[in-house]
Amino acid sequence: MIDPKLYRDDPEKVRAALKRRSTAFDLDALLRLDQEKRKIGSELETLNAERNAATEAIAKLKRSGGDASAEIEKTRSLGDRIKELQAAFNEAEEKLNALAMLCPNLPHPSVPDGKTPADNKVAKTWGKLPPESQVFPHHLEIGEKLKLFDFERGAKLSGRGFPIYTGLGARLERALINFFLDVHVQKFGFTEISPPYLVSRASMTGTGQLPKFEEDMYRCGDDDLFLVPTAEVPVTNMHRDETLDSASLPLSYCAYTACFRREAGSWGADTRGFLRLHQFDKVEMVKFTLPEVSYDALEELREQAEELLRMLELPYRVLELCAGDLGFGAAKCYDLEVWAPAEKKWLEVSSCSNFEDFQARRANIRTKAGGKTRLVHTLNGSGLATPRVLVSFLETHYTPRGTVRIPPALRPYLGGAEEIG
RNA sequence: GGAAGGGUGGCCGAGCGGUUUAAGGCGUCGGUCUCGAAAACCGAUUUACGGGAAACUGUAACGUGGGUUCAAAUCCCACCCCUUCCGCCA
Repeated sequence: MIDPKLYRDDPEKVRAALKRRSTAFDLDALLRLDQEKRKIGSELETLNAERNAATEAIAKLKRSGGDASAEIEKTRSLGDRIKELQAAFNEAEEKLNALAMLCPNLPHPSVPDGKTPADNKVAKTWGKLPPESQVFPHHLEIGEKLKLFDFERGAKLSGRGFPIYTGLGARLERALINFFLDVHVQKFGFTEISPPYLVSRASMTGTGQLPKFEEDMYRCGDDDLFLVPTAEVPVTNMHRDETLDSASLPLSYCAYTACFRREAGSWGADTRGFLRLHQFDKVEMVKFTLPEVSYDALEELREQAEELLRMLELPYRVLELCAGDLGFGAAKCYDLEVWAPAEKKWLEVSSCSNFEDFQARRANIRTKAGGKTRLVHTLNGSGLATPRVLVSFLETHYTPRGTVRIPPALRPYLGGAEEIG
């Protein structure tokens, strides 16, 4: 949710910022609803003050043993009017809130203009891409040869998009997860979290998945709980409705969870293999910072995600997302894309975003310093998602001998093996 | 899932229809005292929204939502959460 003061004080500035995004939002409707709520609110406030005064007068009379029945009679109708007005106010507030919840965050001024993914700016490329002419085996081919995963049986269990990892595939995937977590904890000082996989509607609303993206989420209807689409949701919401000690900031958490996404509407895109799944594994980094340092934290977060790819010796590039391609709640976002040499494609393996106070306002996460209470800034970034890392990893490190080379950093997680297969 | 008890300020805890934003205590901050500190004493100590240059002031908030009432932390209903006991269970 964006700060109501922003659109009250300078609606044109907000309008211009929203226009940079590719999704349309009816700001005028929001302004109307805001005015309506405030109008009813001030009326209600006046009536409440009136009633409080009348009630106090009655109390005084009664205490001194007087007869207050005339005053009580006079005040009786006031209660009904307040009740009506309160109902109108609640309705107006609900309407306003419902719309405000659908308003995306405003892009940071440093975010480049642009409408589509093609307009994203390549900020950096690391590693040497293999020559165009070199032929690489496809990860599905490697998987089949080494019996690393089983899509058909996965589909038998749950449908398309639910792969089974088998044997060395399962081991390699687990090695990646442990490697990611250990680097975050031991090298970068993150606090590891193992959160619930099912979260409440309130949690999903706090980080911005709801109400707008409900159709993308798996929901357990009997309990109104949602399967987490990313560890961002439980980890950020850990501090929902809390005031964090400013001395404790920044808080840096990392968490492994499976992630569940219905991917509604993306039928037909990347339906084969590992590129788009309903369930996948990811280690997520989440930071809570003071507002004035959140952009430094974003650079740090991106750098920490990049380090994992460098340690895995996988060529990657960093995209600075244009305003039109920004996620709903992000003020600024970097995508990390790893090179898949068989597909000759860049694959997104991480998204590092600064939400500024967008999530903190929804989730009511504040900090207090010098007697002043403010909203914190929240950030998160994948570090990293395994399926696509695995694709690049297998293709990049496949050897002519039919094995997969293991870079030194990952060897401790595979019993010291220099290669598998 | 069943039974009982309970959810009040940073924390403990009183209040159980009107003078209550809420006694008392702890903690924290400021002051007095002191060479300094402790102790003691004095004062301050929630948030959101609105008005005001400011002092200040209005409204709302005692788990959440409804209801009763001139008036609700206090009474009634529903839901959520916690504790204990029982049942079930990896």
